[in-house]
Amino acid sequence: MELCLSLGDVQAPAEPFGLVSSSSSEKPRDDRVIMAASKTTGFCMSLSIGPSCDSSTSTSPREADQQLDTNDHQNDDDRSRFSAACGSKSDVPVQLDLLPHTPVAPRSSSHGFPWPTPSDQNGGGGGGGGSSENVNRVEEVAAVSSSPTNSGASSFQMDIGLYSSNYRGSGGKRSHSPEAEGDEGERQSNSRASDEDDINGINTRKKLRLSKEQSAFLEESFKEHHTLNPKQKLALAKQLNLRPRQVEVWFQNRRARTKLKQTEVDCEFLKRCCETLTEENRRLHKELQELRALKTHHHSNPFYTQSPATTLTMCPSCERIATTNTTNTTTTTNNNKTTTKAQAEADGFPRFYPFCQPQSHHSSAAS
DNA sequence: TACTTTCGTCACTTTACGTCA
DNA sequence: GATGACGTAAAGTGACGAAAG
Repeated sequence: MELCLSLGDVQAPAEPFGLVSSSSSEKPRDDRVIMAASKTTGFCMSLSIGPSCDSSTSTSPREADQQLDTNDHQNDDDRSRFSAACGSKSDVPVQLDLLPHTPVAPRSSSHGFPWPTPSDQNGGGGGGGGSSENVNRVEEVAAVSSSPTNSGASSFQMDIGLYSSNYRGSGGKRSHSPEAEGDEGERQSNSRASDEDDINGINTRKKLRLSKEQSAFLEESFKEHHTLNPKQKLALAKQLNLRPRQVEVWFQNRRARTKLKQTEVDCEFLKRCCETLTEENRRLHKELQELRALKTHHHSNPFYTQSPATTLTMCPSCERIATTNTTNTTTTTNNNKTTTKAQAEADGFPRFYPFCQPQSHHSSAAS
């Protein structure tokens, strides 16, 4: 979708007011909004919401897996292989910027991710997860073991208050997910994740609330990657003592929340744009009325020298107002270019606005 | 090349839990 | 303290597209 609005006395072919949203097949991870105000008295802005640059740098899960396979020469553990596959990436999400345009600096991760983060690579990392506070009713505290060979992973030692006392696991089934089977193998250490939900023949679905630590860790990893490849998912799940399916669902819901917030921001922004344009439109209409009144006044003046009949014409695209006579061969004043109606029609413009440059906004408006 | 299967993601929905009046 | 309304997070479900065979 592309929305182009141009209003006012724009001298140069300004950046169109363009809203370019991605199709469903191109899911933007970061949206950008750039608004530029025209230097002229008119109103011109550009809004661009579209796929961001990081799509080219992100690696699909399959690609990552392929990378892993090719790198898997040694008998390394999953984590080191995982790091090898993901280490060079740095697709830090770019947040939406509204006016004033302030670039968002990439965050450095203070958590030790299962994969190297930019900050980790710079000698950062370590740090997080010291608190053992649990928001849930703690029945079982699992000290997450991590690989001693991975400083990043071992830096996040977390006591996880896992489950409410009456938790009996998820009763849901997932038919098509690869994790549906894989989860079974992952549930070994997750007592709460066992399928004990069928108690007395009643299939209850008790909901697990993630602890603050788990949520914070997932949040930090979400800042690094909005999507996870299977290795990342497994590593995260292992680290947080969750099922991979839970990690997957969390990221899924997190992406949905991000999108929802982004939509709200976009909506608010467009609302303000609409208000501004409405106000500008009102102003121009008033100006037009004044011009018409002036013209009427001249006609009623006995000393007014009769000239060929003139009409006020306003281009619906750029809303320029021009006084033209009724003959076909009207000259324009733009760039010393003479445009005729026939020529304009030949260019494919539905209407002839001699004071406008067809190449600028008319072509985009026609599309 | 057309078809099927597998897999990941999304949109939408349901459900359980926490909070508050 | 019990209760219902409400918001939110976790999870279920079906559809879709991409990739591989």
